[in-house]
Amino acid sequence: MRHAGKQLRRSSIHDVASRAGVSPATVSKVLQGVTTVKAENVQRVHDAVEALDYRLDPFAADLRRSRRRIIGAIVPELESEFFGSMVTALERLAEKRGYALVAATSRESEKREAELIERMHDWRVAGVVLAPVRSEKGSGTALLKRYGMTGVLVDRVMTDDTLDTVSVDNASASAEVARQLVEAGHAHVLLLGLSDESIAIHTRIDSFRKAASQLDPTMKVDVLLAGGDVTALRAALATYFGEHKPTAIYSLFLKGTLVALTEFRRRGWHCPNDISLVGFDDAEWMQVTYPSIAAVVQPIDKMAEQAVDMLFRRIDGLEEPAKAHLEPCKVVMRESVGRMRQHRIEGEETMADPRHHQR
Amino acid sequence: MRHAGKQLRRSSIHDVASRAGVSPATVSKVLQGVTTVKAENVQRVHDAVEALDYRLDPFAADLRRSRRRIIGAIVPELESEFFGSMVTALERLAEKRGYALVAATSRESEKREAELIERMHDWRVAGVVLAPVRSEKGSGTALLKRYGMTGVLVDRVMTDDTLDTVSVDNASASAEVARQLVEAGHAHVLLLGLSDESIAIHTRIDSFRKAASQLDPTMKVDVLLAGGDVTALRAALATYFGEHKPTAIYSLFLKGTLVALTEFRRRGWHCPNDISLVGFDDAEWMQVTYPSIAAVVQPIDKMAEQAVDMLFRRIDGLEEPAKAHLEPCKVVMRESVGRMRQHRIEGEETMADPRHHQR
DNA sequence: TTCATATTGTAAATCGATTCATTTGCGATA
DNA sequence: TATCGCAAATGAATCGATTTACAATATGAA
Repeated sequence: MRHAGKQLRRSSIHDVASRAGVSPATVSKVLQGVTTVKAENVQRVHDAVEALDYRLDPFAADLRRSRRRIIGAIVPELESEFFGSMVTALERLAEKRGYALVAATSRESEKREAELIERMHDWRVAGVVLAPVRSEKGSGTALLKRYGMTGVLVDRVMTDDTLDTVSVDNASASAEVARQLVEAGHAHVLLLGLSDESIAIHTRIDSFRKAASQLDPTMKVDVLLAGGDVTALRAALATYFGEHKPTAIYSLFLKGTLVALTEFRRRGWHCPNDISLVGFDDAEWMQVTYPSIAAVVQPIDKMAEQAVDMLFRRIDGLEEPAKAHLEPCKVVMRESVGRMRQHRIEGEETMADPRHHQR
Repeated sequence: MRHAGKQLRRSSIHDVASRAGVSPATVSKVLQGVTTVKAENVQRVHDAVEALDYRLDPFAADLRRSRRRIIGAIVPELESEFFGSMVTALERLAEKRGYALVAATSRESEKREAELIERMHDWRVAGVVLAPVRSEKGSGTALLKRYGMTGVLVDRVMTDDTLDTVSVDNASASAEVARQLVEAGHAHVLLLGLSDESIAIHTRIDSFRKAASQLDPTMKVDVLLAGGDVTALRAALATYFGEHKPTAIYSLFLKGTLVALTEFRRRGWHCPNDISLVGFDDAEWMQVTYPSIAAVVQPIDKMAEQAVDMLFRRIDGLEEPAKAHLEPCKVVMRESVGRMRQHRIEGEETMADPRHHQR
C-alpha cells in the first residue's frame, strides 16, 4: 500500500513470478485456474499477487490470445434516452459474459459510422452491435461485412442476408396505432417524419396506410417527410397546417412529437381537443405532462438482450443463416388522443370538457 | 481486396516490412513520420501498406509505449440527456486530441464506480473524467488517488485537494432562482431532492436559503429530502402536500421535477395557477409542454471542454495545485413560474389558457 | 531395480508493435 | 589507401501476458 509519488511502474507477471519463486508460465496458469499446479505453489502465487497488488493487463493478455474481450457498440447519438438506455443495457449484458463494452456515437453521420467500424476493427473487438444511422444498407454495414467482423444490427434495420438484425415490429405497431385511431373516429391523419430517416420509417408509413385503408377506406392519410433536420420539419409542418387540418398526428419519431407539440402551442391549439397526437417512442416526461402523450413504447431491454444473445452465439462460432428478429411494441394510449364524435359540430369539442374522452 | 471467408489473419508490420523489402523498424519509422528514411523506401512502405490493407494495432503499439491513447469517462447513468450529452461532448474533445474515449456507467452505485476505476487502471488509460455517484469524497475518487491516476472530477463535486474539479456554479444559480421567486412574490417555497444526492444538492439548498433570507426574511423555505429512490420521494411529497401548500417548488434535480409534475396531476393542481415550479436541469421537452417548465440550464458543453482541457494539461505533465473550476448556469424562466399578486383575482391567469385546471 | 506413466514446472516462442544500440553504405578528407 | 563522419537501415530487446514443447520429478507396476 505504497503511496504513489507518481506513475509508479505496475508490477507485471514477472514480478509476481520471482516473488513467488516460480516461472511466469506457472503464474499464468494459476491465474487462469489451471489445475495442474501444486497446491503449495498456487498459494505462493496468490500471496505474491496480494503482496504486490498485482492485476494483469488485459490488453497484453488479449494481444497474445489475439482476440480481445471487448465488444463495441455504435449508436447514432446519446442525447435522448433511447440509445442511452440501450447502451446501458448492452453494457450490463456484455459484462455478464465477461466482456467490456465500448460505446461510441456516430452522431448521425454515415462517414463517422464507417470510421468507428474501422476503429473497432483495429481494436480487434470480438463483435459489434451497430445501430446504423440510416439502415442495414449503409456504409457501416458494408464495412462490417468486408472485414468479416461478427456483428448484429439493431433498431433502424429490416433484414439482411449476412448479419443478424434486431428491430422493433414497426409494422404491427403502426397497424395498431391505425386501429386505435380509426376506432376513436379519426378520419384524417398526418404522418410526420424525416425523409432521410431509416427504412423503419417507411415501414411505419406503409403499414399504417395499409391497416387504415382496411379498417376505414375513407380515411385520409397525409404524409409529411421533411428533408434535412428538425428545423426543416418544423417549417414544413407550419406550411402544412396553413392548408390542412387533420384530426390526428402520428409522429414517426421522437423529435417529431416535440415538433408537433411546439407547433400546437404556437397556434394555440389544444391537444386533444383541437388535434390528437400519438408518437413513436416513449419518454418519461410524456406521462406527466398535460396532456400526457400517447406513444409507441419500444422494448429497449428486450432488444438489447436479443442483440447480445445473437452476437455471442456468432462469437461462439454458430454457423447458420442470418436471422431477423422482431420485437413487439406496446401502444400506450394517453390523453393526447381524443375520441371524435359521429355528428361533430365544428368547434364543439373545444367547448366541452377537455377530458371527456378519458376511460 | 480479398473477400473474407472468415476471420482472416490481419497483416502485421512484419508483412508490410517483408513486402517492402525493409525491416519492421523502418516501417514503424515511416508510419510515425520519422524523416530519416530514404524517400524511395518511404514510397515502398506506403505501397505495401496499401497493397496489404495494413492498419496497425493500436493496443500493440501502446503496449510498448506503455501508455494507452485512451481516456475513460465514468458517468452515473446514460438514461437522461444530461450525461448523454456530456459523454458525446467528451468523446468529440478527446478524439480531437487523438485519444479515444471509452465510456462506462456506474449505474448510481459507488461499488460499481470503484470497479470501473479499477478497470480503467488496468487498461492503463491516460486519464479519467469521473462524474462521481456521490461526491469527491466517494470511493472512486479515493481509488483514483491511490493509484496515482490522472483524472478530473465533474458535476457532482465541490473542491478537492488533489484532483481538478469542474462543476456548475450551484450557489449562484440557486441564489438567482431565489431572487426570481422572491421577485415574483412567492413567500413559501419547497426545495425537493434526494438525501443521498451529492454535496451539490446541499450547496443548492444552502445558497437558496441564504439568498432568500436576504431578499425576503419572511419567506418560508421547506426542504424535503427523501432517502433512497424516486419512489420514496414521490411518497414523501404526497405526505408533505397533505399538510403544507407552498406557492412554489424548486426541484433540486431532474427527476424531482418529474415527481412534482406527477403529484400536481394526481391532485388536479394546475401549474402555475395553483403552484409554481422551477427545476434544476433543463430538458428539451420542457419547452414544449403546457406549461413550459422553468429550469436551471447547465452548460454541459462548457463543462466538458473545461474537463478535457484540465485533464490534458495534467496528462502533458503540468504540476500545480488542483483547481476547482465553476461554470455559471443560466436560469430560464418559463410558464411554470407564476407571479403572485397582492390582490390576486382567482382564475385570472386561467383566461390566458383554455385549459382550466379543475378536475 | 527398472521401465513406463503421470505430474508439475519451465524455457522459449509468440502476439504486434516501438526503440535503442549497432551496423552498413558511401562520399569526403587526409 | 586508410580513416572519418554522417545518413540510413536493422537486429534485438522490450512491453505483459499466453502457450507450446519439452524437461524434470514423482509414482506405480512389473
